[in-house]
Amino acid sequence: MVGSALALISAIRDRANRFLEEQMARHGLHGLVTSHGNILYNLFIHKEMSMKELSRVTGKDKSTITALVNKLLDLGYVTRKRDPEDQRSYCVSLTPKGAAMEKAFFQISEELMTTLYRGISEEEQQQLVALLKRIKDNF
Amino acid sequence: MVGSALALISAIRDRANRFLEEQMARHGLHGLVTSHGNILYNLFIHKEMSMKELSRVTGKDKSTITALVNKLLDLGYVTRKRDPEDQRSYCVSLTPKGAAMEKAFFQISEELMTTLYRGISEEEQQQLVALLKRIKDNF
DNA sequence: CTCATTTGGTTTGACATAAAACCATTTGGG
DNA sequence: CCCAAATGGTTTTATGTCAAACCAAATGAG
Repeated sequence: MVGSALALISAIRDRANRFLEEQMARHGLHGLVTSHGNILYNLFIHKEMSMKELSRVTGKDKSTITALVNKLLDLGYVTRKRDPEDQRSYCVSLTPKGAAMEKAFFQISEELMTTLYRGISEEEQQQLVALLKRIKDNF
Repeated sequence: MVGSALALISAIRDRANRFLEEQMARHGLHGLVTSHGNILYNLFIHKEMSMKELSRVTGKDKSTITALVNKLLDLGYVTRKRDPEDQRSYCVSLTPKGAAMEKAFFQISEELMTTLYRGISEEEQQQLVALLKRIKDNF
């Protein structure tokens, strides 16, 4: 139904997501999906974020972020405390257990990039990213 | 967390899916998502298919196909009958109501392609597809 | 011909996802 | 200062998704 580019894009995303889930399981992060990984990844970078900020950077609905963060809380990867300046808001941050995953995460990311770009030259990679950017901006 | 290519791929797919859902709603196909559209699209082409075949061509789990086809049944877009040669199996096909959507579907597909490829030359389109194919094969 | 195994599809349970409604808190116009 | 409107986050509901278990039918080895 859609152009072959979009079918390929869908297939790549599905396969990459499955790859990431398998890698996370292999590194001991059972039961996590890429959306959890996305949250953890952003917390590695920003240290602490509000639910609203997590919603914004991940592109997920705030109710979805509630469910995802609750699961990461249950599993002990994150903690949250009220923002002293705004009692409506939380600061979500990593626990020591969550922080300990950073190394594994960047290793997984590296493995993903290696797999993704196998046999693709640096120039072709840049071409691809440039084309995808332009396409993204078309919507 | 992931290479920018994969982040772009995820974003494009999300936006394209939303675009498709909005276009389907605009053409009177309320409540359908791209997975439904994928099934209908394949039925436009193949006229009738088994659940197993629909699972194979869409890449969705057979239990998911059961749920999606049931909804299309409820909405009156498809019908199904037992395969006389294999009582376990169904033939799923379009109703007149479903068949009437073909024109709208190809129009939507056209609009998607026009939007997707706006400002992208024919050569660049071919480059993109070739690169995406190679990447898909890496997983 | 018998029957263990496989197959096509459904059901069950779990989970991610989003939309809408809700609650408590914050904001800022009057 | 008051309070209507907006905001941050949760809850509820619905749905797509998958894995595992299940059932009925088909298959093919013995």
